Amino acid sequence: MPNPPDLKRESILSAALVQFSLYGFRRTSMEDIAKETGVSRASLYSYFDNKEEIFRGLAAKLHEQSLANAESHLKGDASVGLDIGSRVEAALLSRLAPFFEVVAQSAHGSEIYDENNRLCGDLVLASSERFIGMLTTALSAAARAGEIDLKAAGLTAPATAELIYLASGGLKQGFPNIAAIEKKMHGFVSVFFAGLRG
Amino acid sequence: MPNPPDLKRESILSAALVQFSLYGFRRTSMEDIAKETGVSRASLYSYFDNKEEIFRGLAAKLHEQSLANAESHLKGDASVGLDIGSRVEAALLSRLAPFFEVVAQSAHGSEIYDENNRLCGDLVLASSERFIGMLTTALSAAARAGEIDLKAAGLTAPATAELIYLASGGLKQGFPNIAAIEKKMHGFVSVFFAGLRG
DNA sequence: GGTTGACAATTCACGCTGAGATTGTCAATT
DNA sequence: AATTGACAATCTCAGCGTGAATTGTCAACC
Repeated sequence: MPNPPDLKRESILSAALVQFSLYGFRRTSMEDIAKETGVSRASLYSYFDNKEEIFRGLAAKLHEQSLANAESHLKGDASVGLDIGSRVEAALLSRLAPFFEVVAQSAHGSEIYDENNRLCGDLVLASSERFIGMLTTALSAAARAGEIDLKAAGLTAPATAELIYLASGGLKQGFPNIAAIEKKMHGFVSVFFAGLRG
Repeated sequence: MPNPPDLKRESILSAALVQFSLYGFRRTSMEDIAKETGVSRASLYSYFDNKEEIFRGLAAKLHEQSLANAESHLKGDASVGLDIGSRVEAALLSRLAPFFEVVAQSAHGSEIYDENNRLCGDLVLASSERFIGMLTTALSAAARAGEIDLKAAGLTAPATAELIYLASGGLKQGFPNIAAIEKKMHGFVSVFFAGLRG
């Protein structure tokens, strides 16, 4: 294993992101990734078993980033005063960000989307569950603080979190641009959390 | 053209629905549809130009039915006393009904879903727009009646209608059973319309 | 008129082929 | 130890033919 291994891995993943976005998964060869990285194709195999593992590594990285961003938004790091609705809105947009940067942007969006389900179904599921878990925690805290009233709506925190997650996912129908999504997301979150205030 | 043409067309469409659900679009032959209908294959061509037109005819029929149901729910025919939220909830479920009966039920759901987009993209779009239009009308009336307050949420009736339509579409993620959807739909609509009451 | 059997044309699934690209793994190099 | 060029194995894909299934359109028949 190279030293420092993490930096090399990162540069490979960055290069892979560029190439996958340009050509999709199938039409990107290890040669392409190597060239973009600036190393020989052979040395890629010192860091990843094969192309699928590079793809999974990239997906994992993007999931980690978006989850970390979502968590910091939900916890309201260094920004007291944001209500639960605004924090959830920011977290939902963080979660959608990779989707737009990779899928909606690329000319090979649907192929990447399919490959992602095939190769990373487990990662997507785990990431979704963690995200819903974070939402659940934030909603519970807000309920405890009296910011929202879940009982009045006849809902539990996990059920509400799942509801928000699923409904917000519907807003990206038709691959519109990011600005349109942000507007819809804002409207949705505003009304939904108004409804959670009894 | 046969007489009465409508009944024959209807029986062909019913037979096609059975066969498409069982075998998908590609693996269903005109012979299969003819046998299920109880006529010869040749006579199908007296009513439809080809298999694609049968599929489109079936899609159009299902769209018409679900739109008619949705409209009667939204208008609250012969059932005074239902609030706007309950009526919208029923309308949304009407719209999802064909999806569950045809796509989620069938073993060939994803193939049918793809063919539907390929052959009936225009029908789906037109139907969606009509549905959103109906929602818009109902929301406007409710706002005029003072049942909801769109201005307080900073939204217009069309924007709110689109929001409800898109968000509710997200709830069917993962092809769950109809009961789970109904429960989620109820929670979503309850909270959302609570939020629209200022 | 509505319906049907039968016909010709078309499409489809399949196996096979070979040429070229791509992959994964070395031993050799720095 | 990290990197690389080179090698054999593998995969991809377009092309081809074949036969069976399917389609669309008749003229003939209720």
